Amino acid sequence: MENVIFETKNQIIKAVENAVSAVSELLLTDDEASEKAKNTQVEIEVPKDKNHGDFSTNIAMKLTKIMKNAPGKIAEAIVNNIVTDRTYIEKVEIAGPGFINFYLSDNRLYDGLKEAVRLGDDFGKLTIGKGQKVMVEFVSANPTGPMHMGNARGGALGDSLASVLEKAGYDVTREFYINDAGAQIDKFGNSLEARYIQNLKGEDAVEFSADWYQGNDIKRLAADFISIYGDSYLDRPSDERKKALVKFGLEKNISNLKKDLANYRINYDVWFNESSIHENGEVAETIEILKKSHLTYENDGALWFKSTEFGSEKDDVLIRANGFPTYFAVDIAYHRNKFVKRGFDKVINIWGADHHGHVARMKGAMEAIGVDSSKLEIILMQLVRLMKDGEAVRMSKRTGEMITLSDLIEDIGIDAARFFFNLRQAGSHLEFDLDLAIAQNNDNPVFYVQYAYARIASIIRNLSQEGIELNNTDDINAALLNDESELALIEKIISYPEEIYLSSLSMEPSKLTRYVMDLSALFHSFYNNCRVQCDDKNLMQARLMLCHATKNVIKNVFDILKIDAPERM
RNA sequence: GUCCCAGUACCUCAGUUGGAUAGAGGGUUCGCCUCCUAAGCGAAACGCCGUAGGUUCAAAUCCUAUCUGGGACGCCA
Repeated sequence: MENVIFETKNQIIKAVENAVSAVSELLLTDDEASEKAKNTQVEIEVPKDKNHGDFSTNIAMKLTKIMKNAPGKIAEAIVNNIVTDRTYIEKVEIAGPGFINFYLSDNRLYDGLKEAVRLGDDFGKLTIGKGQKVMVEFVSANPTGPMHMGNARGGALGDSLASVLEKAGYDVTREFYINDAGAQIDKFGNSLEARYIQNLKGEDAVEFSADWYQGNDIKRLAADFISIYGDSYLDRPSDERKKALVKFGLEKNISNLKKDLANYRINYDVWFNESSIHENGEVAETIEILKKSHLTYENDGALWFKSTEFGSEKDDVLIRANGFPTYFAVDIAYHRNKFVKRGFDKVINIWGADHHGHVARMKGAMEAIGVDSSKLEIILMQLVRLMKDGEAVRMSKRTGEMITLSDLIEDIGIDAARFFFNLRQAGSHLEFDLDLAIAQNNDNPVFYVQYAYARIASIIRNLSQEGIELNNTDDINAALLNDESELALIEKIISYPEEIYLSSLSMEPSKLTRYVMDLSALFHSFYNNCRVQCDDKNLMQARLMLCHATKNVIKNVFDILKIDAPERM
C-alpha cells in the first residue's frame, strides 16, 4: 500500500470481510445465501461525530435481509469474529441501529505524519492512473477575439485538474484546440474587411452585418493592419484582401492567447490547429467512415447523423447541402484524431454549459466510428457571474466591453484568479466577488491560506536562526503531540493522499482548495494552542516536524493550483 | 413544448455517492496579544435541506409529480 490512511482502511475492510465470511459459515446453512452474504460489499466511512469512532461500517444493516436477523445480532456476531492483531484497530463497538464503529490507535497518526515528512514532495503521489495516457483539452478559446471569463474559469479548472491527474499517476497532455477554420473564420474575415474599409473610407462606406463580430478588438486589428499595409488592399479582390486580413488577425490573436495563457501559468503540451485535419484529409476520411456506419443518411442534399439514436431530439447535419462539413463533423474528426491517431486512453474536455446539447451526439458519434464513448469525459462548466459592490458586472460581447482574462489578472492578480476559479465545483454557478478577491485580509481565502504558509515559514526561520533544525524523523517522539489541535491537524495532513484520490476520481480540483483552507484553519488553531518554541526540546522537535509536514502539504496543493507560496508576508 | 443544471442558515457554498444530533466561511454579538506574524484564535445565535407524495431498518441524497431561477434546442461554432 502506498500510504497509512489507505492501509488502515484496507485493514478494517479485510478484517470485516473475514468476519462476515466466518459468520456466514456459522449462521447460514443455505450455500447460496452464504455466498451472497460473503459477496456483499463492505464499505467504511468516517463518521461525522468523533464519538462514533474513526471509521464505521453499516454492513450489519445491509445483511439483515440475507441473514434474516436483526442488525444488532448480526453486528454482534461480526464483532466477535473480527481479528484485530497487527492492525491499528484499538476498539470495536456496536452502536445505534447496528453500526460497527472502529476506534483506532493514535499510532496511525504518528506513523502517517512521519511518512508525510519523509516523502516530502512525493507525499500524495498515487499510482491509480497506472500511467494511462489522458488528454485534458481546455479553454480552446475562439481565436477571433480575446478570452473572456468562461475561458478564465476553464483555464484554472483544466490546468489544475491536469495537475491532479498527474499526481494520481496519469500521463497527462494539456491541449488547446485552435479553431482556425470554418464558418467563424469567414465571419472574422468579413468583419475585418468591413472595418478595414470603414477605417479608410468612412463608416458609411460599407454596411456592417449584425451577425459579425462587433467588438472593438476587430477595429483595432484593422487599424493595426493599416499601420503596416496602408490602403494597399483597397483595390485588391475581396478574397485576397480577406485572406490577408485573416492571416494577420489570426497570427496576432493566437500569439496574444499564448502570451495571456502563459502569464496565467498555463503551459500547453499541444496547440492543435483545426486547419491541419482539413488539410491532411482526416475530416474527409472520418466522414467516409461515418457514411459506412449506417448511422448516417442523406436528405435535402445534406448528410445527416442519426443523433436521435443517442437520446438527442433531432438528427444533426454533418455535411451541408453546399458541400462544407459542419462544426460537428469536424469535431468528430478531431476526436478520432485524439483516440485513433494519437491513442489516448482517456480524453477530458472542458466545455461551457451552453454546449450540453453537443454531449450526447458526440458520444454517439464516437460509437459510430468505433471508439468506446466512455473514454470521452466531458465536464460542463457553468458560467461565471462577476460581482462588484454587490452587483453583477455584465459582460457584453455585443458592445465589446466585456472583461477579458488579462483585465482580470491585472485587477486581482494571478493567485486570486486561479484560486477563486477553483473554489466551486464546475457544475455550480460561480459567483466571483471581485472586491473579496482584491481584499488583502483574512476574508479573502487566498490570503488566509498563504498567510498560514508564511506563518509556518516564519517559525522555521526563527528556530533556524537559533541554530535549531529538524532532526531525523526516526529520532523524534511524535507521540508527544497529543493536544486536540495537534491530533486534528495530523489527521488532516495524513488524509491528503485520499484527497488527491477523491479529487481525481470526481475530477474536481475544487476539493483541494477546500482542503487547503481546512488545513490552514487547523494549523492556525494549533498555533494558538501550542507553542513550537518551548523548553522541552523533544516536544519542540515533534512540533517542528508537524510544522514541516503542514508546510509541505500546503506547498503541494499550491503547486497543483499553481499559486505562490510566500515565505513571508 | 422537449432536454440539461441549480434550489441547504441573512449571504456565498460544502455535504465523503443512502447512515447516527445537517456543516464551513462571511455577516451579527461577545471574548483572547508581556511570548514563534492578531493578515490569527475561541464562544454564541442563525434550518420546513423549494413543495407534496413514494421506495426502506434509514432520504438533503434515490423515484414520481410540482413550483422557482439559469441555460440549451440552427445546413452557427
